[in-house]
Amino acid sequence: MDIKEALAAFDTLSQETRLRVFRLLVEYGQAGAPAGTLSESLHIPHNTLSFHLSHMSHAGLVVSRREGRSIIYRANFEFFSGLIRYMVEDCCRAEFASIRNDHKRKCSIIELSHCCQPKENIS
Amino acid sequence: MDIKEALAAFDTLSQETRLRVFRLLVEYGQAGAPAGTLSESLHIPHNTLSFHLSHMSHAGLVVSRREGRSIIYRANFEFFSGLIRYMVEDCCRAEFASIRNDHKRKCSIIELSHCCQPKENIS
DNA sequence: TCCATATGTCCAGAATACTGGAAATGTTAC
DNA sequence: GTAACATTTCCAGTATTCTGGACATATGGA
Repeated sequence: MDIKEALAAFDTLSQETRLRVFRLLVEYGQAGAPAGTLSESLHIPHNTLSFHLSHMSHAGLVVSRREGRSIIYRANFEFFSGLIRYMVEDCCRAEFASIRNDHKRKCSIIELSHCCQPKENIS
Repeated sequence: MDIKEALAAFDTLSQETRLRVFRLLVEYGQAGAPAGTLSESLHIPHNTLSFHLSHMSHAGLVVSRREGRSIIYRANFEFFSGLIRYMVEDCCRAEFASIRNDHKRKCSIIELSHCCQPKENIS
């Protein structure tokens, strides 16, 4: 992920309709959902939605495939986690966020400090 | 962090000048840097910079304090890590990103899967 | 007080983004 | 082939954002 990709990704996520679409797609997971379903669920005219899906797709946050008459969109989690990695590696400081790779478990571990007030909710 | 705050944060980060300012401020760490230094370093006219700093400040990504004639800006790491938490908790799926709090070390641990591989292999 | 410095605010022109009606494309069923 | 369906593309009107010149405000020093 370079700065251009990150800018495009943030641009995609900075628009309410697109963020809502993305969060809805997250719920559909790897299976994804057809454009029409998203359009109905979020009450967005199909052409307006198409414009935003195109934007999201171009930025890399969603991917699509045709399935019969429908076009199925799904969130690109790999890209999204790449964005999170970029934020930690290129936009933060080691005191506040660090990242390391756990090769055995094939994942990245990010440690975010509770810089000022500890968060109370999750155990 | 709610969706409105996240949208404003993404909006701030989606503009090249602002992202460059933010990344520069990250280098200055907790000490921060005066507006003039940022203006010179990045070759941005002071009024244009002021517009963007105001935008960033309003979104919560930077904070400022006056020091003599200068106004010192610094990156708000707490807010930024809050944004990362929001992305993991509200915009991702447990298979790809999970978060837990380590109370003893006062930090959040995020685990990002390397999802290029099939997703089933996470235990 | 008066001046230099540092930064912010006002403003208007230019560029860019968003929206949705209408038409076009692609797909399946009959 | 024709019709119904799913989605995209085209387009133009509207809204929003970005930019930097000109001016305003705030601070510290002589």
